[in-house]
Amino acid sequence: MSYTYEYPRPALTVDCVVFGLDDEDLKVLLIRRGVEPFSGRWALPGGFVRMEESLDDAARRELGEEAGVRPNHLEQLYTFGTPGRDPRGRVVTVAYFALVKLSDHVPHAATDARDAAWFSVWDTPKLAFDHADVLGTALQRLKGKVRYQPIGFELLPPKFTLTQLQRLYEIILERELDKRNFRKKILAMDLLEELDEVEQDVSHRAARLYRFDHKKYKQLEKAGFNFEL
Amino acid sequence: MSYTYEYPRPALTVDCVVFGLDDEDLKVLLIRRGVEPFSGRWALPGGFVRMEESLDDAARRELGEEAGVRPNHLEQLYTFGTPGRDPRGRVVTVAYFALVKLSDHVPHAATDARDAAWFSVWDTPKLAFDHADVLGTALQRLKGKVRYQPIGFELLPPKFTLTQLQRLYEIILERELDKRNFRKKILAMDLLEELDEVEQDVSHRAARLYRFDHKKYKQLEKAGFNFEL
DNA sequence: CCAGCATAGTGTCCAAATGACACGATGTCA
DNA sequence: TGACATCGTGTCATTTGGACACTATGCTGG
Repeated sequence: MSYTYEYPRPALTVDCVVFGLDDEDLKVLLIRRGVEPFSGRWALPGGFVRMEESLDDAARRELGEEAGVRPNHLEQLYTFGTPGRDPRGRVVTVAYFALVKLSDHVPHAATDARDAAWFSVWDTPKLAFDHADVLGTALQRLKGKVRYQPIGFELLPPKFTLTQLQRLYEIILERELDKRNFRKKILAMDLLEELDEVEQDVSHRAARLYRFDHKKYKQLEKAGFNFEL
Repeated sequence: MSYTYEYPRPALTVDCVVFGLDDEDLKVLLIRRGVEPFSGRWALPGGFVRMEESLDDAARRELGEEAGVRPNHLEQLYTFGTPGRDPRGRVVTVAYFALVKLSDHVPHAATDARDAAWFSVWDTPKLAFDHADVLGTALQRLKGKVRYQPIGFELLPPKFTLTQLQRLYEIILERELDKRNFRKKILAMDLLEELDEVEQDVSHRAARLYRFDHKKYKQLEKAGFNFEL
């Protein structure tokens, strides 16, 4: 089977930058390539867009197929199309940016015999194609966005402590925050539901657990409320 | 001549949302289509990406060819790829977002016999394809971005009055601003060069002219300064 | 030439938000 | 039961944001 067109067309792919959060740092999901070009190199999960699927669908499909991941949050990042970015010829890629709860993907068993692994975003191996640029762009976006939209919660388990939440922001923003001021501000938004539970299995005083109230956020958002850390 | 591939490929286009600023409102540049589909309808300027050019280059080329426009500011906006958005088949478009000084394009003579015209963004004719969505997305982006990056100046002539600048923000943000507070804030940034000139040909007291200091901004930006209105 | 006009340009005050800062409380473990 | 690790909490000083009104200037028309 082959397809013929009157004018040449670039190939179209999607690539996904999937972030997850560890106790200590921000991770990105990479796949080891099994074929040329860049065989053996680590790369972002991704693949060709099919004719009948939307770009978002393509990103979700590839994430499922290549890495067994279903992101909570998925958004389009940027489209990379410099000629020469793929040695096989003109390939334009629509990059996506996804957040997952790492706890949901701990086993991260390589789904179809492919190597998939989480790497610290500050210390990745050399990446295939222009994926280092893509990752850089995604990091910038995450840093910029996390302060104005409550997407950070997509990286935490449903129930979390305020200390965990603060650590999240410290890791992403790469600076320390004051504990009291942080709590004051985040609690003042009235978007966290205080639970009657505390964390388990810690060898010191256990912290209270909270849950992010998505419903309340949606309401407040409509009413003109702006999340801002 | 024809081109054959093993798998089907979407066609790839760029479309540009070009904004210009009038005394009274924000304008967008539209082109009247001369061919099917949507012949006779107004649409965003755009066209097919060539194999040897980058996406940015394609956007600039199309703007020059179709509308005789050279934007000061051009940035990628979003990629639209829902199947069915173009009746001819699968067409994915990388949308761009551009700002021009309307004064540079007053004659806006349709370049190659095509109709090109500026419309108020609040009152456009019915657009071809999903271009209304694209325009909406661009407007959102402009509104969001103008407060955090000094891109508004790209819409004004090189020398402008503070009142003009304030009007710009009022028009884009769709709300009134306090004159004294606005001036206090914008002057405090120390990014405007006060000129020894006043506006001409007004039938009342003439306002002082200012110029935006791009160099100083770049320096301050490196030093961690954040523009914020 | 002067009266009327349209817009320019300017400062204060109050309220709210920000940011620096330290210690007692609680639960675990040895 | 004492040492430890982390939890959880409030004040104050400073900065920032937003409301608010009048005089100055230059042109115009009678």
